[in-house]
Formats: sequence, C-alpha cells, structure tokens
Amino acid sequence: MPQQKSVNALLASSHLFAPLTEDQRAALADICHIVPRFRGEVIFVEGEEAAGLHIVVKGKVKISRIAPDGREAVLHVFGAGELFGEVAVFQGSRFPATAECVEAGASLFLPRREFLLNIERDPALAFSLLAAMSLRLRAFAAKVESLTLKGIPQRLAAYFLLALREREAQGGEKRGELRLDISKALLAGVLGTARETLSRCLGRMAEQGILSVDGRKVRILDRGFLEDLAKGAKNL
Amino acid sequence: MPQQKSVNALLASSHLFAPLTEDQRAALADICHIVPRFRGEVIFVEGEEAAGLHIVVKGKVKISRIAPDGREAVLHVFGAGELFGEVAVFQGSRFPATAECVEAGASLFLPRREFLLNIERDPALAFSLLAAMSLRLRAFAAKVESLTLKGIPQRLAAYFLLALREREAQGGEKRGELRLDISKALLAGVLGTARETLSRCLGRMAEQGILSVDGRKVRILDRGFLEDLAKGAKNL
DNA sequence: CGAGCCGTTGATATCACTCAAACTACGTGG
DNA sequence: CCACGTAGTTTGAGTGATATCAACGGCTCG
Repeated sequence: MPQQKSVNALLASSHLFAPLTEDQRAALADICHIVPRFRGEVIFVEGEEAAGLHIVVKGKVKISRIAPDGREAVLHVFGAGELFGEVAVFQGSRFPATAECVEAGASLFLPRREFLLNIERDPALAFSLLAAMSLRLRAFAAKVESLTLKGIPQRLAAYFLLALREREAQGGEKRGELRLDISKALLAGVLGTARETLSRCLGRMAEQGILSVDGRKVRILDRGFLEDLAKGAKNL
Repeated sequence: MPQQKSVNALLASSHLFAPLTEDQRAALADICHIVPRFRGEVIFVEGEEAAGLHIVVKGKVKISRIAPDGREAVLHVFGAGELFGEVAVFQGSRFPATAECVEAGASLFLPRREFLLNIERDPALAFSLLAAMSLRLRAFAAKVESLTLKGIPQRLAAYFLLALREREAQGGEKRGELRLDISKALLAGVLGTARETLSRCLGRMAEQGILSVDGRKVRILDRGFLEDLAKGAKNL
C-alpha cells in the first residue's frame, strides 16, 4: 500500500494521535482509508447507522442538527486534525447529527470494529480519546452558556477574541488583523443566529469604530471594547 | 473498612460500572470515599483545581455556569448513579462549571490519580467512560439544538415527552400522570428561560386543555398536541 | 414568628426573527 | 462582450416572543 506511509504522517500531525508511539500509529494507519471530500458533500446524516469515525485531513466539516422545517443548528465546524462521528462508535450506534463538507479537502475513515480493538490494546489511545471528548464537552458547555445568557453582539465579540488568541498563539497574522476562515452565513449559524442579524451586528460595530470589515478581512480597532462586550460590561 | 462493602454495592448499581467484574469494582471501591451532601452545598466551582471526580449516590446535583452578573446557565441536573466533574480529570485539570447540590443526599469521590491508574489497567472501564461521555455529548447536542431553534413551549413539550417516556420505560406512574422531580424554578433554568416565562407557558397549556398542573403533579391530557408542539407543527 | 424560597401575575420594552428586495462578485456559456 | 445564474451579503420594515422589573401570596424551615 503506497499511501499508508503518508497516512501515518497525517495521523502523527493530529494532536489526537501525537502521544502514540510509531508502532501504535502504524497499526491505526493500517485500518483507515483516506477519502476526498468536495464542498457540499454530505458525509453522514443524523440517525444513520455509524460504521466508524472520521478525521478531517484538509478542508472543513460542519456538524449540525436539522429541524423538520429545514432550519439548522450548527454544533461545530471542524478543521484539519479534528475527529468527528465518534459518539456513535461508543454509544448508540447512530449518528446524533449531520456532517457536511463546507470546504473541499479530505478525511480519514476508521472502521468501528478495528478501532475499538486498538483502544482495547492501548490505554494511551483511550486517554487521547477521553481528552478529546472532554475538550468537546468544554466547548459545548461554553456554547450552551452563550446561547442561554448572551446576546448576539456578545457572542460575536467572544468569537473574535477567541480567533485573535488562536492566531496570536500560532504567530500568524498581523496585529489586530483577522481573516475569517468560514463564510459569514456559516458564522451566523455558529453563533446561533440569522445571516441578517450578524450583518447588522457587524455594521453597528463598524459604525462605532470597534472594527472594520472588508470581505473576510476583519481589522480589530478597539479590542478593549470587545472584551468588555464579551463580559457583558458594555453594550452596543 | 466496614463501609466499603456498601460502596461496592453502590458502584454496581451505577450502570457506569455495571459492566465491570466484581474484582474491578472492588479496586475502585478501595479508592473512593462517600460524602454526605446537603441542599445548597456547593461541591465545586468553575475554575477550581480538580482533585478527582464525583458520582451521585442520592439526591440531585445541578451543574451550571455563572456569568459575572450572577445569571446562570444550567447545563445538567444529575441524579443517582450519574458521574460529574470528570472533564477536568482528562483535560485541563480545572472544572469548566460549578456543581451545587439541589436535593440532599450523598456522593462518591474518586481521586484523580488512582482513578487514572484503574483505567489504564482496565479497558472495560475506559469503554464505560467513553460511552458515558458520548451520552453526555448527545445530551448537549440536543440542548444546543433546542436553544438555537426552539421556543419555550416547544422545549417544555419536549421535556414532558422525554419524562413521560422515561417513566413508562420504568413502569412507574399512572398513565399521563407525571411528578416533576425538580422545582419549577430549576426546570426553568434547565429549559434556559426565566421562572416567570415557564409559569406563563404552563398557564397557557392548562388553558388550552393540554395538561393540568397541581403543584409538582402534572397530568398530560393531550399528548398528541405536545408531540406536535415539540416537532414545531403547532404553536400555542 | 420571621426569613427565604417558590410560584404567580401584570406591565413594559427590546432584541432578534421573518419576510422581502436589491446588490455584489464570480464564473459560465452564448 | 454580455446575459445569466448562483452564492454571498446587505438593508429595510414589521412583528412577536421573551426578558425584565415589580409586586404579591403561600409555603417551609429554623
């Protein structure tokens, strides 16, 4: 299998499997396939029987729940290195949500049975998964909190601040400059609101000199204000 | 240790540890303490360093996040057999939320280090935990969905239907009759709304003959209507 | 008996959703 | 080169659900 070597490298680059030994990763690489994904592709739908779990290699995947009337609640947007569809592997066997590719790329697929065998053999893998799911639970807790007691401007401010901190940690972009990695429509979904509301909110922020927007480029002009907003100390 | 035998029995009654062997449970029982809890007691607060995890033995525990202005978002309410505070054991070491006893009882405490050793030794325990956390993630997904795209009456209807199904599964109460196991104030918190709104919503439902309320006793008169409501097919 | 928690009801204001429409940028194919 | 469709975005206007403030009565527990 000529591609297995690169799969092994992909696994190593995901912090999920970084703590494993070379041999352990090789064992995983043996059981997984790489699948190209195009934009708009539905990877699985809520209620479907789960054959295994997935890891994003490149591109972005949206996880959401869709109501009978068509409106959707975005649960996550995952990028390279993140796993999804794992819940059904450990509990219930059916996916609790729908996964759709929103930016073309590729993903790895790990079949359920073989993956479970690997966990059984290897406590380090189990710990990695427990940590990954704990992180997911933290993210959900934050999301429920913000949906329950924060308004849209506050959620948006929190989103920008988080994005800024991430960029700074990776020494990325210029100071105060920020490139959105998802469309505004999707961002609205992530914040749990409608496109129109997000648009208006950005408009008001620009009006007040907190930031300026040009397409996907956002320049933060008054970070302190954003921080006060996120805390609830100020309002628009 | 005279109480260890009963601790072992408690562990066995929690479905988390039911799949373990007697010996495996005995190993856990050796490392854990039982702690009485009184109503209103704060078990841990958000941001606190986590020394281990907890399991409800009796009573109820509310897990919530509290904003600087004092308003709170209820994440869960746990009853006997459920574990909490586990996230910090596997990731980050600090609690992501606050735990408060809302109904007097008792809980088990398992110290972090010893618990991790048990997982390492024992794949079945790891699987139990992965399943438990998967279940938690499912619950969160449902919560985010309902907060994002459902109104209060719909959330309330969904809550009643879920409670009814649980009671029926355990062959409990009379047909259509339901005893709330938490106060209405707390229920409002669980639904992500204010006490007043819940009160009004119940009032309207009673007005329309969907149900009748007497203290904590709720009699469901028109289950079909509730189901339509939860689906979004009808409205109040 | 007083304090605190719980529950209800009323009045008010506002935030955000919905519907509707137009505008940009982009590529395609005629 | 231009008409066309599509995706993304913005703006406007109206509306409704829900939070908030305020006041009250009942209950339990110390």
